[in-house]
Amino acid sequence: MTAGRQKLYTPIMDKTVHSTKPKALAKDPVRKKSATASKETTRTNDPARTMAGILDKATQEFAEKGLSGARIDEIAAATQTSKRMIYYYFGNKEGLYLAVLEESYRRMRSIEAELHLENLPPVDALRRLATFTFDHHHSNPDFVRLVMSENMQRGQYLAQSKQIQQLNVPAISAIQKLYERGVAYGVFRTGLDPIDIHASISALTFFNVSNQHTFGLIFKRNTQTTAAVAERRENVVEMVLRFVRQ
Amino acid sequence: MTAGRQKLYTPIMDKTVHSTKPKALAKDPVRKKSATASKETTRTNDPARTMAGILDKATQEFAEKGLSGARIDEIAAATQTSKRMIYYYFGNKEGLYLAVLEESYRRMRSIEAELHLENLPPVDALRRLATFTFDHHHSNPDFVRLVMSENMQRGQYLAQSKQIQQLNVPAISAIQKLYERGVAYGVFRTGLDPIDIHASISALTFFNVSNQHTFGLIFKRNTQTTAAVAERRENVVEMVLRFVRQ
DNA sequence: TTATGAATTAACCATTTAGTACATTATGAA
DNA sequence: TTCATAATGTACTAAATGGTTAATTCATAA
Repeated sequence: MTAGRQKLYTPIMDKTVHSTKPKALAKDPVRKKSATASKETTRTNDPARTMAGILDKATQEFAEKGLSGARIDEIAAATQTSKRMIYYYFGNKEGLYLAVLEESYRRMRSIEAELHLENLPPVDALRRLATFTFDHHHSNPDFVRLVMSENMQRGQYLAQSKQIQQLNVPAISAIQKLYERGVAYGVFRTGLDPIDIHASISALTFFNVSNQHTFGLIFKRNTQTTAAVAERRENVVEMVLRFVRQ
Repeated sequence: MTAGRQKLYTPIMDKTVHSTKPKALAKDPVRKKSATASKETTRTNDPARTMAGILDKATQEFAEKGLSGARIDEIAAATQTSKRMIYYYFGNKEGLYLAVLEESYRRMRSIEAELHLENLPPVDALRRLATFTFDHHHSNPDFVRLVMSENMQRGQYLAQSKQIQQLNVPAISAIQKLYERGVAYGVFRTGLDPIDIHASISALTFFNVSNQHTFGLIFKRNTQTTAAVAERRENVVEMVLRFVRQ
Protein backbone atom coordinates (compact mmCIF):
# COMPACT_ATOMS: atom_id res chain seq x y z
CA MET A 1 0.00 0.00 0.00
CA THR A 2 2.66 2.53 1.00
CA ALA A 3 3.93 3.62 -2.39
CA GLY A 4 7.33 4.65 -1.13
CA ARG A 5 8.88 1.26 -0.58
CA GLN A 6 6.77 -0.74 -2.95
CA LYS A 7 9.44 0.03 -5.50
CA LEU A 8 11.91 -1.97 -3.50
CA TYR A 9 10.51 -5.39 -4.27
CA THR A 10 7.87 -4.82 -6.89
CA PRO A 11 10.26 -5.47 -9.80
CA ILE A 12 11.04 -8.77 -8.19
CA MET A 13 7.39 -9.64 -7.93
CA ASP A 14 6.82 -9.29 -11.65
CA LYS A 15 7.34 -12.99 -12.35
CA THR A 16 10.87 -12.60 -13.63
CA VAL A 17 12.67 -13.47 -10.44
CA HIS A 18 11.50 -16.99 -9.94
CA SER A 19 10.82 -17.82 -13.54
CA THR A 20 14.12 -16.78 -15.05
CA LYS A 21 17.47 -15.99 -13.60
CA PRO A 22 17.29 -12.63 -11.85
CA LYS A 23 19.66 -9.85 -12.71
CA ALA A 24 21.84 -10.41 -9.70
CA LEU A 25 22.18 -14.06 -10.54
CA ALA A 26 23.11 -13.37 -14.13
CA LYS A 27 25.93 -11.12 -13.06
CA ASP A 28 27.42 -13.88 -10.98
CA PRO A 29 29.29 -11.87 -8.37
CA VAL A 30 32.52 -13.69 -7.75
CA ARG A 31 32.31 -13.32 -4.00
CA LYS A 32 35.71 -11.76 -3.36
CA LYS A 33 35.12 -10.92 0.29
CA SER A 34 34.18 -14.40 1.46
CA ALA A 35 37.69 -15.59 0.70
CA THR A 36 39.34 -13.04 2.96
CA ALA A 37 38.00 -14.46 6.24
CA SER A 38 35.39 -11.73 6.70
CA LYS A 39 33.02 -14.22 8.22
CA GLU A 40 31.09 -13.12 11.27
CA THR A 41 32.31 -9.56 10.95
CA THR A 42 30.90 -8.18 7.72
CA ARG A 43 27.81 -8.90 5.75
CA THR A 44 28.43 -10.38 2.32
CA ASN A 45 25.97 -9.60 -0.40
CA ASP A 46 25.48 -12.74 -2.40
CA PRO A 47 22.01 -12.88 -3.86
CA ALA A 48 22.67 -16.03 -5.88
CA ARG A 49 23.68 -17.97 -2.85
CA THR A 50 20.91 -16.45 -0.76
CA MET A 51 18.26 -17.47 -3.26
CA ALA A 52 19.72 -20.92 -3.77
CA GLY A 53 19.82 -21.46 -0.04
CA ILE A 54 16.20 -20.42 0.35
CA LEU A 55 15.11 -22.64 -2.53
CA ASP A 56 16.93 -25.59 -1.11
CA LYS A 57 15.35 -25.41 2.33
CA ALA A 58 11.99 -24.48 0.89
CA THR A 59 12.09 -27.57 -1.28
CA GLN A 60 12.60 -29.74 1.76
CA GLU A 61 9.86 -28.03 3.72
CA PHE A 62 7.27 -28.08 0.94
CA ALA A 63 8.09 -31.66 0.04
CA GLU A 64 7.71 -32.64 3.64
CA LYS A 65 4.52 -30.79 4.51
CA GLY A 66 2.92 -29.56 1.32
CA LEU A 67 2.00 -25.98 0.59
CA SER A 68 -0.40 -25.42 3.44
CA GLY A 69 1.60 -27.41 5.97
CA ALA A 70 4.88 -25.67 5.21
CA ARG A 71 5.88 -22.75 7.40
CA ILE A 72 7.73 -19.73 6.14
CA ASP A 73 9.24 -19.26 9.58
CA GLU A 74 10.58 -22.80 9.51
CA ILE A 75 12.13 -22.28 6.12
CA ALA A 76 13.66 -19.00 7.21
CA ALA A 77 15.06 -20.58 10.35
CA ALA A 78 16.69 -23.33 8.30
CA THR A 79 18.44 -20.90 5.98
CA GLN A 80 21.42 -18.68 6.61
CA THR A 81 19.26 -15.70 5.82
CA SER A 82 16.01 -14.21 7.11
CA LYS A 83 12.32 -14.38 6.42
CA ARG A 84 12.46 -10.94 4.95
CA MET A 85 14.67 -12.20 2.14
CA ILE A 86 12.18 -14.87 1.21
CA TYR A 87 9.60 -12.19 0.60
CA TYR A 88 12.16 -10.01 -1.08
CA TYR A 89 13.03 -12.63 -3.66
CA PHE A 90 9.88 -14.65 -3.97
CA GLY A 91 7.11 -12.23 -3.09
CA ASN A 92 5.00 -14.54 -1.01
CA LYS A 93 4.54 -18.13 0.06
CA GLU A 94 2.92 -19.15 -3.19
CA GLY A 95 5.66 -17.53 -5.21
CA LEU A 96 8.22 -19.52 -3.29
CA TYR A 97 6.24 -22.70 -3.77
CA LEU A 98 6.03 -22.13 -7.50
CA ALA A 99 9.75 -21.45 -7.69
CA VAL A 100 10.41 -24.70 -5.84
CA LEU A 101 8.12 -26.59 -8.17
CA GLU A 102 9.79 -25.17 -11.25
CA GLU A 103 13.27 -25.80 -10.01
CA SER A 104 12.41 -29.37 -9.07
CA TYR A 105 10.88 -30.19 -12.43
CA ARG A 106 13.80 -28.57 -14.21
CA ARG A 107 16.30 -30.64 -12.29
CA MET A 108 14.40 -33.86 -12.90
CA ARG A 109 14.08 -33.34 -16.62
CA SER A 110 17.67 -32.36 -17.08
CA ILE A 111 18.78 -35.66 -15.57
CA GLU A 112 16.39 -37.53 -17.82
CA ALA A 113 17.97 -36.04 -20.91
CA GLU A 114 21.00 -38.28 -20.65
CA LEU A 115 19.25 -41.54 -21.38
CA HIS A 116 20.17 -41.94 -25.06
CA LEU A 117 17.53 -44.44 -25.92
CA GLU A 118 18.08 -43.94 -29.63
CA ASN A 119 21.14 -46.12 -29.70
CA LEU A 120 19.50 -49.17 -28.16
CA PRO A 121 17.28 -51.86 -29.69
CA PRO A 122 13.63 -51.03 -28.87
CA VAL A 123 13.13 -53.69 -26.22
CA ASP A 124 16.34 -52.79 -24.45
CA ALA A 125 15.48 -49.14 -24.72
CA LEU A 126 12.07 -49.67 -23.17
CA ARG A 127 13.55 -51.78 -20.43
CA ARG A 128 16.06 -49.09 -19.76
CA LEU A 129 13.43 -46.36 -19.74
CA ALA A 130 11.27 -48.23 -17.24
CA THR A 131 14.21 -49.13 -15.04
CA PHE A 132 15.50 -45.62 -15.10
CA THR A 133 12.11 -44.10 -14.31
CA PHE A 134 11.69 -46.48 -11.42
CA ASP A 135 15.07 -45.61 -9.94
CA HIS A 136 14.49 -41.97 -10.67
CA HIS A 137 11.33 -41.84 -8.59
CA HIS A 138 12.81 -44.02 -5.93
CA SER A 139 15.82 -41.83 -5.38
CA ASN A 140 13.92 -38.56 -5.58
CA PRO A 141 11.16 -38.85 -3.00
CA ASP A 142 11.07 -35.09 -2.54
CA PHE A 143 10.12 -34.62 -6.15
CA VAL A 144 7.45 -37.29 -5.84
CA ARG A 145 6.04 -35.58 -2.78
CA LEU A 146 5.96 -32.21 -4.49
CA VAL A 147 4.00 -33.73 -7.34
CA MET A 148 1.63 -35.33 -4.84
CA SER A 149 1.18 -32.02 -3.15
CA GLU A 150 0.57 -30.31 -6.45
CA ASN A 151 -2.07 -32.87 -7.34
CA MET A 152 -3.77 -32.25 -4.01
CA GLN A 153 -4.06 -28.69 -5.23
CA ARG A 154 -5.47 -29.87 -8.53
CA GLY A 155 -2.40 -28.68 -10.38
CA GLN A 156 -3.21 -25.03 -9.95
CA TYR A 157 0.41 -23.97 -9.61
CA LEU A 158 1.73 -26.18 -12.36
CA ALA A 159 -0.97 -24.64 -14.54
CA GLN A 160 0.66 -21.26 -13.99
CA SER A 161 4.00 -22.39 -15.29
CA LYS A 162 4.23 -22.70 -19.05
CA GLN A 163 7.87 -23.25 -18.43
CA ILE A 164 7.41 -26.59 -16.70
CA GLN A 165 4.89 -27.78 -19.21
CA GLN A 166 7.34 -27.25 -22.04
CA LEU A 167 10.08 -29.11 -20.22
CA ASN A 168 8.24 -32.33 -20.91
CA VAL A 169 8.07 -32.17 -24.67
CA PRO A 170 11.36 -34.08 -25.09
CA ALA A 171 10.18 -36.84 -22.78
CA ILE A 172 7.11 -37.41 -24.92
CA SER A 173 8.95 -37.51 -28.21
CA ALA A 174 11.52 -39.90 -26.75
CA ILE A 175 8.99 -42.55 -25.89
CA GLN A 176 7.10 -41.95 -29.11
CA LYS A 177 10.15 -42.57 -31.25
CA LEU A 178 11.05 -45.57 -29.18
CA TYR A 179 7.63 -47.08 -29.64
CA GLU A 180 7.54 -46.43 -33.37
CA ARG A 181 10.91 -48.04 -33.77
CA GLY A 182 9.70 -51.07 -31.91
CA VAL A 183 6.66 -51.37 -34.14
CA ALA A 184 8.83 -50.98 -37.23
CA TYR A 185 11.13 -53.72 -35.97
CA GLY A 186 8.13 -55.92 -35.41
CA VAL A 187 8.87 -56.41 -31.72
CA PHE A 188 6.08 -54.18 -30.37
CA ARG A 189 2.44 -54.66 -31.13
CA THR A 190 0.63 -51.92 -33.00
CA GLY A 191 -2.23 -49.69 -31.94
CA LEU A 192 -0.79 -48.52 -28.65
CA ASP A 193 -0.60 -44.95 -27.48
CA PRO A 194 2.92 -43.87 -26.41
CA ILE A 195 1.52 -41.54 -23.79
CA ASP A 196 -0.58 -44.34 -22.40
CA ILE A 197 2.55 -46.44 -22.09
CA HIS A 198 4.22 -43.58 -20.36
CA ALA A 199 1.24 -43.30 -18.01
CA SER A 200 1.65 -46.94 -17.04
CA ILE A 201 5.34 -46.60 -16.40
CA SER A 202 4.79 -43.50 -14.32
CA ALA A 203 1.93 -45.03 -12.39
CA LEU A 204 3.84 -48.16 -11.47
CA THR A 205 7.02 -46.35 -10.49
CA PHE A 206 5.44 -43.32 -8.85
CA PHE A 207 3.02 -45.29 -6.70
CA ASN A 208 5.82 -47.31 -5.20
CA VAL A 209 7.17 -44.17 -3.63
CA SER A 210 4.07 -42.07 -3.18
CA ASN A 211 1.93 -44.72 -1.51
CA GLN A 212 4.63 -46.60 0.32
CA HIS A 213 3.29 -45.67 3.73
CA THR A 214 -0.35 -46.64 3.44
CA PHE A 215 0.56 -49.68 1.39
CA GLY A 216 3.22 -50.77 3.82
CA LEU A 217 0.91 -50.43 6.79
CA ILE A 218 -1.98 -52.25 5.23
CA PHE A 219 0.07 -55.15 3.91
CA LYS A 220 2.52 -55.10 6.79
CA ARG A 221 5.51 -54.84 4.52
CA ASN A 222 8.43 -52.56 4.23
CA THR A 223 8.39 -51.81 0.53
CA GLN A 224 11.60 -49.82 0.68
CA THR A 225 14.18 -52.41 1.64
CA THR A 226 16.84 -53.02 -0.96
CA ALA A 227 15.45 -56.47 -1.71
CA ALA A 228 11.84 -55.34 -1.94
CA VAL A 229 12.73 -52.45 -4.21
CA ALA A 230 14.77 -54.66 -6.55
CA GLU A 231 12.02 -57.22 -6.78
CA ARG A 232 9.37 -54.64 -7.37
CA ARG A 233 11.43 -53.00 -10.08
CA GLU A 234 11.83 -56.26 -11.92
CA ASN A 235 8.12 -56.86 -11.86
CA VAL A 236 7.35 -53.35 -13.02
CA VAL A 237 9.74 -53.63 -15.94
CA GLU A 238 8.41 -57.07 -16.80
CA MET A 239 4.88 -55.75 -16.72
CA VAL A 240 5.68 -52.93 -19.11
CA LEU A 241 7.51 -55.20 -21.53
CA ARG A 242 4.76 -57.79 -21.56
CA PHE A 243 2.24 -55.11 -22.30
CA VAL A 244 4.06 -53.64 -25.27
CA ARG A 245 5.70 -56.68 -26.79
CA GLN A 246 4.31 -58.48 -29.80
CA MET B 1 -6.52 -27.61 32.32
CA THR B 2 -9.59 -26.60 34.31
CA ALA B 3 -10.56 -29.88 35.85
CA GLY B 4 -14.19 -28.94 36.24
CA ARG B 5 -15.28 -29.23 32.66
CA GLN B 6 -12.71 -31.70 31.52
CA LYS B 7 -15.25 -34.31 32.50
CA LEU B 8 -17.59 -33.03 29.83
CA TYR B 9 -15.65 -34.33 26.88
CA THR B 10 -12.92 -36.51 28.33
CA PRO B 11 -14.92 -39.72 28.01
CA ILE B 12 -15.38 -38.88 24.37
CA MET B 13 -11.68 -38.39 23.94
CA ASP B 14 -10.89 -41.88 25.12
CA LYS B 15 -10.78 -43.35 21.63
CA THR B 16 -14.17 -45.00 21.82
CA VAL B 17 -16.19 -42.29 20.20
CA HIS B 18 -14.64 -42.23 16.81
CA SER B 19 -13.46 -45.78 16.72
CA THR B 20 -16.69 -47.54 17.62
CA LYS B 21 -20.27 -46.46 17.69
CA PRO B 22 -20.76 -44.10 20.61
CA LYS B 23 -23.38 -44.77 23.20
CA ALA B 24 -25.79 -42.23 21.81
CA LEU B 25 -25.51 -43.76 18.39
CA ALA B 26 -26.12 -47.24 19.67
CA LYS B 27 -29.34 -46.16 21.33
CA ASP B 28 -30.65 -44.86 18.03
CA PRO B 29 -33.13 -42.25 19.23
CA VAL B 30 -36.03 -42.41 16.82
CA ARG B 31 -36.33 -38.65 16.54
CA LYS B 32 -39.98 -38.25 17.51
CA LYS B 33 -39.97 -34.48 17.70
CA SER B 34 -38.72 -33.78 14.19
CA ALA B 35 -41.94 -35.15 12.79
CA THR B 36 -44.15 -32.70 14.68
CA ALA B 37 -42.96 -29.58 12.86
CA SER B 38 -40.89 -28.32 15.79
CA LYS B 39 -38.29 -27.02 13.41
CA GLU B 40 -36.81 -23.62 14.16
CA THR B 41 -38.46 -23.46 17.55
CA THR B 42 -36.93 -26.17 19.69
CA ARG B 43 -33.56 -27.77 19.70
CA THR B 44 -33.55 -31.45 18.84
CA ASN B 45 -30.89 -33.57 20.44
CA ASP B 46 -29.73 -36.03 17.86
CA PRO B 47 -26.13 -37.01 18.43
CA ALA B 48 -26.10 -39.63 15.70
CA ARG B 49 -27.17 -37.18 13.07
CA THR B 50 -24.90 -34.48 14.45
CA MET B 51 -21.86 -36.73 14.26
CA ALA B 52 -22.73 -38.05 10.84
CA GLY B 53 -23.19 -34.54 9.55
CA ILE B 54 -19.84 -33.46 10.91
CA LEU B 55 -18.10 -36.50 9.47
CA ASP B 56 -19.62 -35.92 6.08
CA LYS B 57 -18.52 -32.32 5.77
CA ALA B 58 -15.17 -33.06 7.36
CA THR B 59 -14.55 -35.75 4.78
CA GLN B 60 -15.11 -33.26 2.00
CA GLU B 61 -12.89 -30.66 3.61
CA PHE B 62 -10.00 -33.00 4.42
CA ALA B 63 -10.19 -34.64 1.01
CA GLU B 64 -10.11 -31.27 -0.63
CA LYS B 65 -7.34 -29.63 1.38
CA GLY B 66 -5.56 -32.27 3.40
CA LEU B 67 -5.10 -32.19 7.15
CA SER B 68 -3.14 -28.96 7.40
CA GLY B 69 -5.12 -27.15 4.74
CA ALA B 70 -8.50 -28.05 6.19
CA ARG B 71 -10.19 -25.55 8.47
CA ILE B 72 -12.30 -26.51 11.44
CA ASP B 73 -14.26 -23.31 11.04
CA GLU B 74 -15.06 -24.19 7.45
CA ILE B 75 -16.26 -27.62 8.42
CA ALA B 76 -18.38 -26.18 11.22
CA ALA B 77 -19.89 -23.61 8.89
CA ALA B 78 -20.85 -26.34 6.43
CA THR B 79 -22.65 -28.40 9.05
CA GLN B 80 -25.98 -27.80 10.74
CA THR B 81 -24.18 -27.72 14.05
CA SER B 82 -21.35 -25.74 15.60
CA LYS B 83 -17.62 -25.93 16.05
CA ARG B 84 -18.22 -26.70 19.67
CA MET B 85 -19.79 -30.02 18.74
CA ILE B 86 -16.83 -31.03 16.63
CA TYR B 87 -14.62 -30.76 19.66
CA TYR B 88 -17.25 -32.37 21.83
CA TYR B 89 -17.41 -35.47 19.69
CA PHE B 90 -13.97 -35.69 18.16
CA GLY B 91 -11.70 -34.00 20.67
CA ASN B 92 -9.51 -32.10 18.24
CA LYS B 93 -8.68 -31.66 14.61
CA GLU B 94 -6.55 -34.76 14.45
CA GLY B 95 -9.24 -36.83 16.10
CA LEU B 96 -11.68 -35.68 13.48
CA TYR B 97 -9.22 -36.45 10.71
CA LEU B 98 -8.66 -39.94 12.04
CA ALA B 99 -12.40 -40.53 12.29
CA VAL B 100 -12.79 -39.41 8.70
CA LEU B 101 -10.00 -41.70 7.59
CA GLU B 102 -11.47 -44.67 9.40
CA GLU B 103 -14.96 -44.08 8.13
CA SER B 104 -13.70 -43.69 4.56
CA TYR B 105 -11.70 -46.90 4.62
CA ARG B 106 -14.59 -48.74 6.20
CA ARG B 107 -16.97 -47.61 3.52
CA MET B 108 -14.57 -48.52 0.74
CA ARG B 109 -13.90 -51.99 2.01
CA SER B 110 -17.54 -52.78 2.64
CA ILE B 111 -18.34 -52.06 -0.99
CA GLU B 112 -15.46 -54.24 -2.07
CA ALA B 113 -16.86 -57.18 -0.18
CA GLU B 114 -19.57 -57.77 -2.76
CA LEU B 115 -17.29 -58.84 -5.57
CA HIS B 116 -17.73 -62.61 -5.31
CA LEU B 117 -14.68 -63.53 -7.26
CA GLU B 118 -14.84 -67.13 -6.05
CA ASN B 119 -17.54 -68.02 -8.52
CA LEU B 120 -15.68 -66.88 -11.62
CA PRO B 121 -12.94 -68.55 -13.66
CA PRO B 122 -9.58 -67.08 -12.60
CA VAL B 123 -9.02 -64.95 -15.68
CA ASP B 124 -12.50 -63.50 -15.53
CA ALA B 125 -12.12 -62.97 -11.82
CA LEU B 126 -8.88 -61.09 -12.26
CA ARG B 127 -10.35 -59.03 -15.05
CA ARG B 128 -13.28 -58.21 -12.85
CA LEU B 129 -11.09 -57.32 -9.89
CA ALA B 130 -8.98 -54.95 -11.96
CA THR B 131 -12.00 -53.39 -13.64
CA PHE B 132 -13.76 -52.96 -10.35
CA THR B 133 -10.74 -51.44 -8.65
CA PHE B 134 -10.32 -49.02 -11.50
CA ASP B 135 -13.93 -47.90 -11.34
CA HIS B 136 -13.79 -47.84 -7.59
CA HIS B 137 -10.95 -45.37 -7.53
CA HIS B 138 -12.39 -43.39 -10.36
CA SER B 139 -15.73 -42.87 -8.67
CA ASN B 140 -14.29 -42.19 -5.23
CA PRO B 141 -11.82 -39.34 -5.72
CA ASP B 142 -12.33 -38.19 -2.13
CA PHE B 143 -11.04 -41.49 -0.86
CA VAL B 144 -8.08 -41.30 -3.21
CA ARG B 145 -7.29 -37.81 -1.99
CA LEU B 146 -7.49 -38.84 1.64
CA VAL B 147 -5.02 -41.61 0.96
CA MET B 148 -2.74 -39.15 -0.83
CA SER B 149 -2.96 -36.82 2.10
CA GLU B 150 -2.23 -39.63 4.51
CA ASN B 151 0.84 -40.61 2.51
CA MET B 152 2.03 -37.01 2.63
CA GLN B 153 1.96 -37.49 6.38
CA ARG B 154 3.89 -40.72 6.07
CA GLY B 155 0.92 -42.74 7.22
CA GLN B 156 1.13 -41.51 10.78
CA TYR B 157 -2.62 -41.51 11.33
CA LEU B 158 -3.27 -44.78 9.58
CA ALA B 159 -0.60 -46.22 11.84
CA GLN B 160 -2.74 -45.30 14.83
CA SER B 161 -5.71 -47.26 13.59
CA LYS B 162 -5.44 -51.00 14.02
CA GLN B 163 -9.04 -51.02 12.92
CA ILE B 164 -8.30 -49.89 9.39
CA GLN B 165 -5.37 -52.19 9.04
CA GLN B 166 -7.52 -55.18 9.84
CA LEU B 167 -10.15 -54.15 7.34
CA ASN B 168 -7.81 -55.13 4.57
CA VAL B 169 -7.22 -58.72 5.52
CA PRO B 170 -10.14 -59.97 3.37
CA ALA B 171 -8.85 -58.05 0.35
CA ILE B 172 -5.52 -59.81 0.58
CA SER B 173 -6.93 -63.27 0.95
CA ALA B 174 -9.30 -62.67 -1.96
CA ILE B 175 -6.53 -61.97 -4.43
CA GLN B 176 -4.40 -64.71 -2.97
CA LYS B 177 -7.06 -67.34 -3.49
CA LEU B 178 -7.76 -66.03 -6.93
CA TYR B 179 -4.14 -66.26 -7.92
CA GLU B 180 -3.73 -69.75 -6.51
CA ARG B 181 -6.76 -70.91 -8.37
CA GLY B 182 -5.36 -69.49 -11.58
CA VAL B 183 -2.09 -71.31 -11.06
CA ALA B 184 -3.92 -74.54 -10.31
CA TYR B 185 -5.94 -74.14 -13.50
CA GLY B 186 -2.73 -73.58 -15.39
CA VAL B 187 -3.82 -70.19 -16.70
CA PHE B 188 -1.53 -68.08 -14.48
CA ARG B 189 2.20 -68.41 -14.40
CA THR B 190 3.82 -69.48 -11.14
CA GLY B 191 6.18 -67.64 -8.86
CA LEU B 192 4.24 -64.41 -8.55
CA ASP B 193 3.42 -62.65 -5.34
CA PRO B 194 -0.29 -61.88 -4.90
CA ILE B 195 0.43 -58.70 -3.00
CA ASP B 196 2.72 -57.59 -5.77
CA ILE B 197 -0.10 -58.12 -8.25
CA HIS B 198 -2.35 -56.13 -6.00
CA ALA B 199 0.27 -53.37 -5.87
CA SER B 200 0.28 -53.17 -9.64
CA ILE B 201 -3.48 -53.00 -9.88
CA SER B 202 -3.60 -50.32 -7.21
CA ALA B 203 -0.79 -48.33 -8.77
CA LEU B 204 -2.36 -48.28 -12.22
CA THR B 205 -5.84 -47.43 -11.01
CA PHE B 206 -4.90 -45.06 -8.23
CA PHE B 207 -2.50 -43.00 -10.28
CA ASN B 208 -5.12 -42.31 -12.89
CA VAL B 209 -7.09 -40.40 -10.30
CA SER B 210 -4.38 -39.13 -8.01
CA ASN B 211 -2.10 -37.70 -10.67
CA GLN B 212 -4.70 -36.64 -13.19
CA HIS B 213 -3.91 -32.96 -12.80
CA THR B 214 -0.16 -32.91 -13.28
CA PHE B 215 -0.39 -35.60 -15.92
CA GLY B 216 -3.13 -33.79 -17.79
CA LEU B 217 -1.26 -30.53 -17.78
CA ILE B 218 2.02 -31.97 -18.91
CA PHE B 219 0.58 -34.08 -21.68
CA LYS B 220 -2.17 -31.63 -22.52
CA ARG B 221 -4.89 -34.20 -22.15
CA ASN B 222 -8.06 -34.48 -20.21
CA THR B 223 -7.68 -37.93 -18.73
CA GLN B 224 -11.14 -37.87 -17.19
CA THR B 225 -13.42 -37.78 -20.20
CA THR B 226 -15.66 -40.80 -20.59
CA ALA B 227 -13.72 -41.96 -23.62
CA ALA B 228 -10.30 -41.48 -22.05
CA VAL B 229 -11.32 -43.28 -18.88
CA ALA B 230 -12.75 -46.23 -20.81
CA GLU B 231 -9.65 -46.55 -22.93
CA ARG B 232 -7.35 -46.29 -19.99
CA ARG B 233 -9.29 -48.88 -18.07
CA GLU B 234 -9.01 -51.33 -20.92
CA ASN B 235 -5.29 -50.87 -21.08
CA VAL B 236 -4.89 -51.25 -17.36
CA VAL B 237 -6.87 -54.46 -17.31
CA GLU B 238 -4.98 -55.77 -20.31
CA MET B 239 -1.71 -54.95 -18.64
CA VAL B 240 -2.60 -56.86 -15.50
CA LEU B 241 -3.81 -59.88 -17.44
CA ARG B 242 -0.74 -60.02 -19.63
CA PHE B 243 1.45 -59.88 -16.57
CA VAL B 244 -0.19 -62.75 -14.76
CA ARG B 245 -1.21 -65.00 -17.60
CA GLN B 246 0.75 -68.07 -18.56
C1' DT C 1 34.83 9.06 -4.60
C1' DT C 2 30.39 9.02 -4.28
C1' DA C 3 25.59 8.60 -5.45
C1' DT C 4 22.19 5.12 -6.20
C1' DG C 5 19.88 1.04 -6.22
C1' DA C 6 20.29 -3.71 -4.65
C1' DA C 7 20.68 -6.61 -0.65
C1' DT C 8 20.01 -7.35 4.14
C1' DT C 9 18.64 -6.91 9.25
C1' DA C 10 15.53 -6.62 13.03
C1' DA C 11 11.36 -5.58 15.00
C1' DC C 12 6.68 -5.43 14.30
C1' DC C 13 1.57 -6.23 12.99
C1' DA C 14 -3.03 -8.01 11.63
C1' DT C 15 -5.40 -12.05 10.90
C1' DT C 16 -6.32 -16.54 11.05
C1' DT C 17 -7.16 -20.55 13.55
C1' DA C 18 -7.28 -24.36 16.82
C1' DG C 19 -9.16 -24.81 20.94
C1' DT C 20 -11.98 -23.31 25.49
C1' DA C 21 -15.01 -21.29 29.26
C1' DC C 22 -19.29 -21.05 30.62
C1' DA C 23 -24.06 -21.06 30.41
C1' DT C 24 -28.13 -23.50 28.93
C1' DT C 25 -31.40 -26.91 27.24
C1' DA C 26 -32.99 -31.56 26.18
C1' DT C 27 -33.69 -36.36 27.66
C1' DG C 28 -34.55 -40.44 29.90
C1' DA C 29 -34.33 -43.03 34.28
C1' DA C 30 -35.97 -43.25 39.06
C1' DT D 1 -41.91 -34.74 38.70
C1' DT D 2 -37.41 -34.53 39.49
C1' DC D 3 -32.72 -35.02 38.76
C1' DA D 4 -28.45 -36.29 36.71
C1' DT D 5 -26.17 -36.19 32.66
C1' DA D 6 -25.72 -35.77 27.78
C1' DA D 7 -26.02 -32.42 24.16
C1' DT D 8 -25.80 -27.85 22.46
C1' DG D 9 -25.18 -22.50 21.80
C1' DT D 10 -22.47 -18.26 22.37
C1' DA D 11 -18.62 -15.87 23.00
C1' DC D 12 -14.04 -15.77 23.80
C1' DT D 13 -8.64 -16.47 23.86
C1' DA D 14 -3.84 -17.51 23.07
C1' DA D 15 -0.73 -18.73 19.81
C1' DA D 16 0.72 -19.30 15.29
C1' DT D 17 1.59 -17.35 10.97
C1' DG D 18 1.87 -14.82 6.63
C1' DG D 19 3.30 -10.61 5.60
C1' DT D 20 5.22 -5.60 6.46
C1' DT D 21 7.66 -1.24 8.10
C1' DA D 22 11.53 1.04 8.41
C1' DA D 23 16.18 1.54 8.83
C1' DT D 24 20.80 0.12 7.24
C1' DT D 25 24.72 -1.74 4.69
C1' DC D 26 26.90 -3.33 0.45
C1' DA D 27 28.38 -3.00 -4.45
C1' DT D 28 29.33 -0.64 -8.37
C1' DA D 29 28.78 2.54 -12.36
C1' DA D 30 29.82 7.20 -13.39
